[in-house]
Amino acid sequence: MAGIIDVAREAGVSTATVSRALSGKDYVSPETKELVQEVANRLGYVPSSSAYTLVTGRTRNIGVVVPYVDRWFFSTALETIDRELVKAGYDVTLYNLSSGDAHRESVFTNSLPRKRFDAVLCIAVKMTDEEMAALNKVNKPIVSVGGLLEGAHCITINDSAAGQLATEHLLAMGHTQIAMIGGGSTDEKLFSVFDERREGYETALKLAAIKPRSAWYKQVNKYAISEGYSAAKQLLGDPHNSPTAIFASSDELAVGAMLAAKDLGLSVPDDVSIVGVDNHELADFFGITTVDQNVTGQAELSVKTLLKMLDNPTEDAEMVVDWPVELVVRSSTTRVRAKD
Amino acid sequence: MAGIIDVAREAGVSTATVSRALSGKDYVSPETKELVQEVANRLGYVPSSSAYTLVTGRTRNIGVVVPYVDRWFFSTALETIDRELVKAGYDVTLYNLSSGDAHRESVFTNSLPRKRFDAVLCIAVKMTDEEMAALNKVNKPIVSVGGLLEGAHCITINDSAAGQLATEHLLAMGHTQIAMIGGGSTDEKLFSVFDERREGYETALKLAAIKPRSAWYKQVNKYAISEGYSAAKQLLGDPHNSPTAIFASSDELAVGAMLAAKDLGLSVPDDVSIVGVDNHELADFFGITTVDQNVTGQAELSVKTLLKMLDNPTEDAEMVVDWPVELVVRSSTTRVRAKD
DNA sequence: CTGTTAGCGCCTTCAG
DNA sequence: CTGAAGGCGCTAACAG
Repeated sequence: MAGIIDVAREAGVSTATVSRALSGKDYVSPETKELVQEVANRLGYVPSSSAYTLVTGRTRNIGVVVPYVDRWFFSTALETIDRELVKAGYDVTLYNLSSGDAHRESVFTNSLPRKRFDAVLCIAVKMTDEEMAALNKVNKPIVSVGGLLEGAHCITINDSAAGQLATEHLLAMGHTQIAMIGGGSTDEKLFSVFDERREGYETALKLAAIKPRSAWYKQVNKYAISEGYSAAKQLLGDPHNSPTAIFASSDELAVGAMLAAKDLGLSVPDDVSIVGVDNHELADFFGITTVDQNVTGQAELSVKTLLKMLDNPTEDAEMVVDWPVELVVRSSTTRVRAKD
Repeated sequence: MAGIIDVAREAGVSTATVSRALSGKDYVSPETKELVQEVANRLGYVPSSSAYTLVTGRTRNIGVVVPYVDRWFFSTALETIDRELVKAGYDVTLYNLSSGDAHRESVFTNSLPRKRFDAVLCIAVKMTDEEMAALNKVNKPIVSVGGLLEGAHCITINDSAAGQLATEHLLAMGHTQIAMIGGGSTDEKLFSVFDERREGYETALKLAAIKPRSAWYKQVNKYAISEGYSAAKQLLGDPHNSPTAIFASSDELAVGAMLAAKDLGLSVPDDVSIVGVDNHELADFFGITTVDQNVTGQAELSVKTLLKMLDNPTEDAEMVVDWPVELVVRSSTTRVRAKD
């Protein structure tokens, strides 16, 4: 556990010189610089981050807040966020809100304000006003990806537009009997992307002069294949009113829908067209047409934004980035077949 | 940003008293204690963790090292590890090794030793001897889950036994023509669980006096449905030597195999039995017989172990926990059908 | 270009 | 039961 004093003594210089030589922030003669580096290296000197933080106020640490880590959107985003931040020399402290309300509160009142980080990055966490206030009190940059957060820089897709795009694709293929699989917004931790995607779906229908049928909206509890499967079975098994197309508000739901169709002996896309949202790995495998939201790209941008704010604390424009979505057409959608 | 001095002044006591009143570690009269707490509360005082760390040496922070976060095993483990650690009052700093070798090295030489954590928890990371040495030098507790790490407390399943169990189930159902889908250990970051599961598979076959055929071992690059799919197609499409059962070394591979069988018009389990490993959510949905490794349970135990070491730094028994696996029989396996 | 000095905010003996 | 004082390891002026 060699400290800066050991290095200084061993190199025959002062601690200040060691500090300068190692940080490179000030002029030191090339020879002493090299000498100091050699000695520090030999002694295995690693500066104490707490001492550094105490005196500079900087932590080289970013707090990342997530509602869950074991779900697709979050683990995907976290993967690239952590990687990019590590590349930039920052550590990442992970605050997982899934431990329940009591601990959630303690995260906001204790852990977060402990001056343990230089900035906060939220992955689709919906926060109460008090929580935002607690965060703002520490006066550090806040960036949100996957959801709008008042007072923060945000990167997010327009979920309504995504829903509309998916539905319009189906309409353009001649479909008029289009069902949707989405969900209710029961989870308070999350943004109501389900609702917004549904809004887009209904907008598209209305623009095509089609009245949305409430029976064709199937509500599920989570983004899981199993949920999509049972919802689609309901929809497609109906003897009188089965749709010719399904808009699933996530690719995992779409996969479930596709499996349900197959199990019913229906062919995708000939008997039923299916479109999802996300561009999940599975959508590629199953050939599902989807609305790509490029989570990795969003995550990268969120880190870039954060780093820029850290370098330029002055300009704090209230920036909201509307990340573009893109339709990826694969083999799960086709023109509606001619009537029998 | 109220500091301890503000609280002291406002309460009319010394900073030492504030410290004692708030930490509860020393005797303070009930009245002053209450007064101090009230004042601290009112002023929104939160102790600076860097100052605390500097003087005590404790960080209340655990370093968690992972090779990836967006893969099933890791995100599942991380989910519960983070949750449990947060519950216990610790922060979690995430070190993702997927950023490439250069950054990997910097993690071990810079980030980790910075006295930034009280202990390290590794999720199935395979480390070089130098890396372990670097970690051990800081002399903090190290726990590993999902892999054996010399010098660390480990929680892991016996992968060989898991492979053997799966294969024996198939053998007990009368199968003799059993193929396996696994992989090569190309990924240096990971433990070679593939190899060990294969070992168990071959052991089981040998015990049943069956000679493993090399053509029946299909190698894949990763635990993905798509990989399992193409491997199984190869196996089952063979006109001369198709197996009656497949042991897939992960549930995701098993799902792929099941879909491949269906696409070939084969019925599972009547034409081919399939067994996986993990007890992944999808295995339940697809009715796949599997070897449950209970990742959540392993993760919980790893945290419990870590916390115990933190409380009792003295007893450092070299403990390796062999986490038990369990066969979960579902509908993807059955007795081999009578010969035509 | 380099050394000296004064804290960063807190905990912890040591006296009272 | 409480206050005063020292120091954790480092950086940032300020002199030289």
